[in-house]
Amino acid sequence: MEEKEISQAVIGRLPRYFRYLGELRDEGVERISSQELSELMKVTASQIRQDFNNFGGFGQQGYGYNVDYLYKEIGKILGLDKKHNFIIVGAGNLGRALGNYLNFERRGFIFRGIFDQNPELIGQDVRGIKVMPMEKLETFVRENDIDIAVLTIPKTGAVEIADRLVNNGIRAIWNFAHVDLNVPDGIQVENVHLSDSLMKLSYNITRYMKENQ
Amino acid sequence: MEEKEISQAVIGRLPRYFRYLGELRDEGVERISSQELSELMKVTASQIRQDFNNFGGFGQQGYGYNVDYLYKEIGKILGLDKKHNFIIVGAGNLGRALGNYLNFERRGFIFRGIFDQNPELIGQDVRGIKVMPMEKLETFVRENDIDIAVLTIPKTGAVEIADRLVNNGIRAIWNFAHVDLNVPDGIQVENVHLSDSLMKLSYNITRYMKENQ
DNA sequence: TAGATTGTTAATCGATTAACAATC
DNA sequence: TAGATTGTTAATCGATTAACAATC
Repeated sequence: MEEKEISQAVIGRLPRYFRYLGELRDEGVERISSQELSELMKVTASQIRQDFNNFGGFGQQGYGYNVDYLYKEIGKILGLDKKHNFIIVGAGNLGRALGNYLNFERRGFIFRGIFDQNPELIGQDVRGIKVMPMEKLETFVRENDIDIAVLTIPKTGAVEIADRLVNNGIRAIWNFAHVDLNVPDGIQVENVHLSDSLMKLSYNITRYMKENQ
Repeated sequence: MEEKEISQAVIGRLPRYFRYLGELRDEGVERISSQELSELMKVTASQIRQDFNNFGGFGQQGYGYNVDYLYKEIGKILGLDKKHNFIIVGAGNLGRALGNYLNFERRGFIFRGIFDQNPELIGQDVRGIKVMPMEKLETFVRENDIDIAVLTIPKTGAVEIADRLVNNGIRAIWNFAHVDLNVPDGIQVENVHLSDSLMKLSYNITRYMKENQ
C-alpha cells in the first residue's frame, strides 16, 4: 500500500520546521503564515507550502497555519507520538554521552540498555543503566522490544554487530561508526559521520581563504 | 577571484570518496576505474567522473585513476593537508567525548582548549588539557590561532557564544547546539543537529511500518 | 463581500545520468 | 594499433520557485 513517496529532501526539513514551530508555540504564537515563517526560517514560502502539502493541507486560506496544530501534526508525521526503545552499542565517550542526553526522552526515545566488550566498562553506570557485555546483546534486543540501536563502536566491529542486531529484529540503526552498513531492505540506517562533517567544514574554510587571499 | 562554485552536494560526497580511497590504498590497490569504484560505493560511474572533474582531471583515459594520487588530491581539496587548531566550548559529556576523539588529530584538527562555565568542570582534564572558564575564551582564541570552535553547549547560550567567537577571529563553528546560528558572511558553520537526525530515523521507521502493516 | 493566504499547477533551475568523442 | 576508460556534452530527472485560481 505504497503512499506517494516523500523525498528525503522534504523529510530532512521536517525536524527544523518542528523546532521552529515548537519555539513559536512556547512563545504563545497562535497562527503563522507561510510568508512569516519563511522570513523567520530563511526559506521560501513556496517551499514551506509545498512541503506541508505533501502530507495534506494543514492550513486555511486567508488565515495561515495554526501553530499548535501544525506542530503536533509534524510531530505525528515524524513518529514522535510513539515510543521507541533504544540501546547503545559501544560505551566509550560518545556512547555514554548519548546515553546521558536527556532530550531524546522528551521525544519518545527511551534509553533501555548499553553494551560494550571492554571488561573495564562492563557494570559501569550510565544514567541508571549498567553497561552489559556483548554476549547479552541478542537476548536483550529480542526480549525488550528494542527498535533502535545506536552504534558507537569503532568501524572494525560495526558491520558484524549490525548483522547481529538485524538478525534479532532491530528496526533501525543510528550509525556513528565510520563505515557504511549494508542492511536488508526495511531496516533504516541513519549515518552520523562526524569526521565527514568536520571535513566539509575544513573544505569551506579552505575555499573561503583561497577566494579572499 | 571567484573560482567556479562547487555545489555543496558535491562537497558532501568528497569525504566518502576520501574514505573509500584511503581504504583501497591501505589494501594496496594501485588503480581503479570509475566503473569499479561505482560498484563499490553504490553510486553511478557518471557521478564519480563528474564530481572529480569539478576539480580538474585526476584520471587517465584507458587507465582509470591512481588510488594514492586521487586520495591525496581529495585530501588537499578538503584542506586536510593543513593544520586547524580547534577549541571546544562546553565540557559536558559530548564536549569531552569529542575532545577525547583521537582521529580528528590524524586529519590535521588539533585540540587546543576546552571551556565551560560550570565551576565543577573547570580544571578537569580532557586529554591533557584543563577545562578553562568562559572568561578566558576571547583571549585564548586570539592568542592561539584558533580556526574552529566546536559548540557543545545548550542552545540558550549558543547564539551569544557564537558572537563572541566571531568577534575574536574564529573562522568556523562546528555547531552541536540545537539552534541556528546567524553569523557574518565568510564564517563557516556546519550544524550537527543530533535530534534532527534521530527524528529522520523515526520518520523512516514509522513510514516503513505503515507501508507494510 | 473584500482581503488574505492557502493549495496546486506551471516554469525554472540544478543535479544526476547517459552517451560518446577524445585520448592514453 | 586496438581496447579501455576518461573528460565532457547532451538528455533526463527531480527539486525549487513562481504564479494564480480556489477558498476561507
